[in-house]
Amino acid sequence: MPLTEAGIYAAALRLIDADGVEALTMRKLATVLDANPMSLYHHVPNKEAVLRGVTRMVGSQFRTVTLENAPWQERIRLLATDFRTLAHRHPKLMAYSFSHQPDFIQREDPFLVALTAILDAAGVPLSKIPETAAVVCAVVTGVLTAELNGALHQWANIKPLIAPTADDNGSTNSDPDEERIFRLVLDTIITGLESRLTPDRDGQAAGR
Amino acid sequence: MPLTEAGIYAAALRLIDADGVEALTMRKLATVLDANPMSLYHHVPNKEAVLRGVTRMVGSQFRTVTLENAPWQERIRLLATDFRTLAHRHPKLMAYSFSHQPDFIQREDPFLVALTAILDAAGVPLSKIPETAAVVCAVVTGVLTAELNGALHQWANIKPLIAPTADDNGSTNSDPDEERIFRLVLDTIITGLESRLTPDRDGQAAGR
DNA sequence: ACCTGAACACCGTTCAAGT
DNA sequence: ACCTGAACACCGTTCAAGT
Repeated sequence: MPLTEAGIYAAALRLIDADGVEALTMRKLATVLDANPMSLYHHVPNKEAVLRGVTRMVGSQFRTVTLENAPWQERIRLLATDFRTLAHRHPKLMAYSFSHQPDFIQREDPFLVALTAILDAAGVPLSKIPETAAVVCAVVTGVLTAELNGALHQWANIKPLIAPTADDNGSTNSDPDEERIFRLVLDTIITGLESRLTPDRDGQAAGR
Repeated sequence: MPLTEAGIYAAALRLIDADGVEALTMRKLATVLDANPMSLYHHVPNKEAVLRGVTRMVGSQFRTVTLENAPWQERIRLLATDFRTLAHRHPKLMAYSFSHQPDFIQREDPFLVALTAILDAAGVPLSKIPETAAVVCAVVTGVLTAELNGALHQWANIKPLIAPTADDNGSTNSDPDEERIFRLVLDTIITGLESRLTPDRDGQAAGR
């Protein structure tokens, strides 16, 4: 099999999935592809480009069903959990991409297209869609980063110093923590967006 | 000046602030400290430990004023913006820490102590404080990560594909975008938390 | 206890040379 | 056009040796 850009990315993804981004090496990548390390440089300018390529490749794989008729809250929830599923399929890569590839989510990406459509359907004025989309992207990638690197788990299991917890019964917390907190974040942000969209009885304008 | 653990961390921080985490090298660190590269290993087990040490050092520097009598919404806003200020003082390090140091925010850290107190004052039941704190930590570090690596700026400036924007008047967006969106995220999450705390007239329990 | 030089096992990438 | 070997300029870390 001849060397191709796509083939290089695919092999890099396998290495990353297995051993993490920091273990990816041009030389290992060449070995896996049965090639000379220097041959790669005829298809790819450097290692950074490999990482960028793998990131865009996975990002463009994202698919989500569009429930045109469901309420926007449900649709955004589904979009976010679909995105979470993708993140869990390639956790090492996604943790890297979220922090190192600022253009990971681009205009044409299915995620952003779907998100834009949902926000529009929700009644977000067109001029506020970019900033609202940014809020959602930041929150979703943020909580996923924390979930993928273990921070979320740690935070959720910290016992507050406040009120030294007199009874420390032996039951340790049950562990599907991460998904619960992911949903909690989602619910919280959705509720927050809701009340920005429905001007409440105090007459506060939507989107102040 | 003799080599010390704290001195090593301080020098490492200067290098990171200047050139980024990926440019930090045990050998450069030694040069800056006027020492032999191998001397460092008598005070620090390895490079990873240096990064951990620098992270904890900066994390413990965090300070915030405690407005006991202000409403919890104001207090959490202040806490978050104080944290943002710290993040901007060492952007390269913090971007790294958020994604690579899951224990960056620990129980004894002033940030978490203050957050716990605020959530308690807000009326969050003690049993729900950890998960609520996790939500806030995830959202704040998430939006800061996106801000520090430029993703937030990109997202906020993407023109939706929807409705091809007939009039593209020359005025480019004015740029204090990041801070505005940071506040927007904060407002959204606070509003979301509020409605979780004040059971609304439909009788939905607080914290379902 | 602390420091150090040499060495090992790696990296990414350039470059001139091959087909 | 594509591949390749040798080489360069780096890494982190071990280890035996020094004081």
